[in-house]
Amino acid sequence: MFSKTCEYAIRAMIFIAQKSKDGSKVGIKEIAKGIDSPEYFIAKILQELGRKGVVQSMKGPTGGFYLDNSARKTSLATIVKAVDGDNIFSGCGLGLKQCSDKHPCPLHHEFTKIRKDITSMLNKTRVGDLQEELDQKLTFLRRD
Amino acid sequence: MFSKTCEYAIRAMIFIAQKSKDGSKVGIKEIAKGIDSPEYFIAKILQELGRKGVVQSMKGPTGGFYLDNSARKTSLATIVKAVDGDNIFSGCGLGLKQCSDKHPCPLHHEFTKIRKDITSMLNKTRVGDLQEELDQKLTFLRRD
DNA sequence: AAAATAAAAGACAAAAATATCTTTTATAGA
DNA sequence: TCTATAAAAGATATTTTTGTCTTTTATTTT
Repeated sequence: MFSKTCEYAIRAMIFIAQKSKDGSKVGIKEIAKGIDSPEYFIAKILQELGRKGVVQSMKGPTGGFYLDNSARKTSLATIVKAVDGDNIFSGCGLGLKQCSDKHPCPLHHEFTKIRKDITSMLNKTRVGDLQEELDQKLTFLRRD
Repeated sequence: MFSKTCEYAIRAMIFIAQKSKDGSKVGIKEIAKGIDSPEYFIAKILQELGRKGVVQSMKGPTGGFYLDNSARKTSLATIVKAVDGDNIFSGCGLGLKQCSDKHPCPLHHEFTKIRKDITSMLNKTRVGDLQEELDQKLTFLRRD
């Protein structure tokens, strides 16, 4: 469904939301451990998300990653688009370049419904909400 | 959603269903052209599907690929499983190894519904049905 | 039986995704 | 102002996916 990069990105965003909710910042090592991802790899991903303004960061001592109030309202759709592009939102399920309502691939109609559900789910799910459920231990980002 | 390999596989299966409905067989070159895929690549994929009994083939002159009556009833789920495995049916949306109803990832509940829809769609959609729509020019496998 | 045909099998190549390491830049605190 | 810290940037490495080519095997036709 999502690329590995995108999976890490979403997990990291939720983790950062949790760790920075009191105004503090969280370092890349703690993030990598917290979401069980390769350290250097998630660093690259967050760098890119930082450039796009999806996550905030500060260099230097006491620096790290955090989410401001606006970033907490980021939808999953925004993250997915930033990382994987919008193939999942609009690409053809069978990989055809030419596929549309007017010129549908054999799976077009079946996919339209599913894609609509996915899009709506990603649009309405926000990082802050997922973080709250995580806080309440209703959901988990790792084994322990 | 699917790997490129899987997209080609589904497209090829529908194409073969169409071209072999009168009992004839279709060669790999015609398939590759018909679904706009790399010839040697789709050959490999069909080889594998052949081994698994999803598609039928014959070597030698007048040989080629075809679908018997039972193969026409193959669901997309069968093809997807044969090619991509069952990650799409059961894997965690965020890539966690440990993710279940009891120990859900932050997206688990949202994904459960979507995955259910995808699974049911893939299970009930059969190659033969898609081929009929293609025959009626209600859907297309290529531009022209 | 020999020749021609077409898929199967095996080896190889290129591209993309994933992962790692090193150097540079910004910031805080001594 | 100097040092330590942590992210940014850039370069490199590995793995997986995708794509290609060559040789072998099975089958039909002559």
